Amino acid sequence: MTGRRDDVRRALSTTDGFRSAQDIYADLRAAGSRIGLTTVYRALQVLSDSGEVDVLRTDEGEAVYRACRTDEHHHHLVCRVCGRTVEIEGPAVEKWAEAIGAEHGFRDVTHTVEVFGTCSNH
Amino acid sequence: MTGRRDDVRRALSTTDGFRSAQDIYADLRAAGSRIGLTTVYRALQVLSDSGEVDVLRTDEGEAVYRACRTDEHHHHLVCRVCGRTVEIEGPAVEKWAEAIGAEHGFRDVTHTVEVFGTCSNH
DNA sequence: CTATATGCAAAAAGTTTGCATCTCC
DNA sequence: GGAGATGCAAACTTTTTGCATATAG
Repeated sequence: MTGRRDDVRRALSTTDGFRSAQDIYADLRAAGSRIGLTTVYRALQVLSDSGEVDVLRTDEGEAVYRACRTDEHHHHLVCRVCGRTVEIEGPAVEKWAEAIGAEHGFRDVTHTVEVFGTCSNH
Repeated sequence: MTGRRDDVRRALSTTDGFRSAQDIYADLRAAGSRIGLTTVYRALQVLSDSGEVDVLRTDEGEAVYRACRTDEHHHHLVCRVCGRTVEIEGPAVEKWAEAIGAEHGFRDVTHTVEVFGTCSNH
């Protein structure tokens, strides 16, 4: 029965970009699944808690999810047209954030970085 | 009557951190204003369109606003305890984002960067 | 049989819209 | 009087919760 979790995981894996819970729900239903929207949300919550998927917020406030290839801390370069995503690393940014924080007397510094652009297919 | 817009601007200016529309509404009402929540939202929309205030989303999906001192592109270092905010610049990050985008064939690259930490008062 | 997972419907929370009223010119 | 601003209530969207049912072990 926990196959539902796998359904969600699979739906996420089949695409390259970030998808919203509603997108995933629509896809699964379109594919014939009888899954409920609630279950999609619950699965996404579990998956993101366990670090299996990454979550971020669109400017419209919608949460979007993506299956990540690595557990490491990393950032994303997202195509604003098709949602295609490239996982990127930026040692320079990590250091910069740390330094900026320290400079202003902040401790336990964390950061969020997202890069958007229009990819070569558009 | 457009004094309402100024009320909102003023409510934003009196604090150092990011505030939500609901916070601002509560503050103004507490201060005796008869302003409506709708008007707060409308004022914030106008102010952010004109670039007078900065908007970002919390992890919970709530929009938070802040009066910025400069029109220039910049980022924020936010205290996760008290909300105190420092405007920061990072030429290194700007260049890095551009370079990363170009490297993967992305055009019109933009980015969002937010740094969080615990400030020296905590 | 018992604990967990699921789905539906309803509830929350944040934001936007419809619309009648009010204000300034 | 007319254009734009305002406030209330209702609509909308996304996400969460309550609850009864179904499933696995």
